[in-house]
Amino acid sequence: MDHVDFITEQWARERPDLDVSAMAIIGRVARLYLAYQEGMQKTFARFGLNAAKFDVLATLRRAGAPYRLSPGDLLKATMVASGTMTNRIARLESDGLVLRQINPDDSRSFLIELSPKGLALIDHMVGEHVATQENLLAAMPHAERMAFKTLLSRAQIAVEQA
Amino acid sequence: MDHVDFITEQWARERPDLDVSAMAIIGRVARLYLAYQEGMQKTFARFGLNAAKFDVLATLRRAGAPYRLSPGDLLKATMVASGTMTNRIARLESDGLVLRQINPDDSRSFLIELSPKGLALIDHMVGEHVATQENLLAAMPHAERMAFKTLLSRAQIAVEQA
DNA sequence: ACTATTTATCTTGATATCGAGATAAATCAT
DNA sequence: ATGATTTATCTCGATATCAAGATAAATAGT
Repeated sequence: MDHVDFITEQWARERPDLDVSAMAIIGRVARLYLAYQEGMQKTFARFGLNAAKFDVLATLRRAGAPYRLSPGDLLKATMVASGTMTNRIARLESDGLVLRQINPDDSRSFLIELSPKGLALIDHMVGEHVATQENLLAAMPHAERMAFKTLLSRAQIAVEQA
Repeated sequence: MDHVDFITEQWARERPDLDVSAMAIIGRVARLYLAYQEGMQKTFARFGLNAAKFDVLATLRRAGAPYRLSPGDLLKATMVASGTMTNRIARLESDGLVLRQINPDDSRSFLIELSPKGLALIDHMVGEHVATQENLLAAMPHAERMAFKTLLSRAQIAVEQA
């Protein structure tokens, strides 16, 4: 009897006409997501960052040397509004974690590059981050993880067909 | 080869020392959560609400007649900061969807109650909402849904042990 | 070349959130 | 009773986000 069971039972009592079986799944995805976020957030905070800043630094790092992407590339990778990215880059720049350069090939555009400090930080943090993630799943047996991953992929395909 | 595969492959290339198998699961939970949010948001918008307001109205409705809870009760149910709830209630009140009464038993506290308009709205909306949720899962066979729900519960138990 | 369109980014204003501290009532301990 | 503590909610300032519109450069069409 977890929190989602509690909610679906309330609905079953108040609105027995409704089928809340889909809610039982979507609600659990939501709770799980929030629990993961909360767990991961502690790692970010330990290094003075948050999920938003980590996301940008990690995207630059993953892109490979020279760790340099345009704001537009970062936008596509992170799925936020353009003004949000402007703001994130500005703050990372003032933290000294990224450098902003003019793109010599297109002067509408910029290139955002990890600073040496930003590269060192993200390279250290990502190790801690994956350790935190592993810890959040540690109590789940390997076989269950594989099955879970498969069903998550199927659910994603299903939602994209909706 | 979905988006999470793309990210984990980038990490495998750049940081082959890292084990990103947990990331492959947590990343998929995050993507799925965002897809569900996006799908459900359309239903809320159709009725002039957002997820935050819907959440408060639904909590009051689920509580059963007389659809009346204190801000503190709503806080516990929705897991937001206290100032956030103050703000949500104020806006729902100015929308005419809830009424704020003084609690006769404890004058530190208030009772927030669905207005007739708020009750009618949430009672109609929740039907649409569960239909939307069903639609987001429609392409997933019933047997897979059951297995998925079980694994979501196990993952939740695992994260709570971390 | 010149104009129109497209592309890339930034600016601005509105909104939602959080966290810390303020306020005020209820409860507890003596 | 009375002072101290706890409980319930609100206020306020900081931050992050989005959406729409502005700006400016690149590209396409004639």
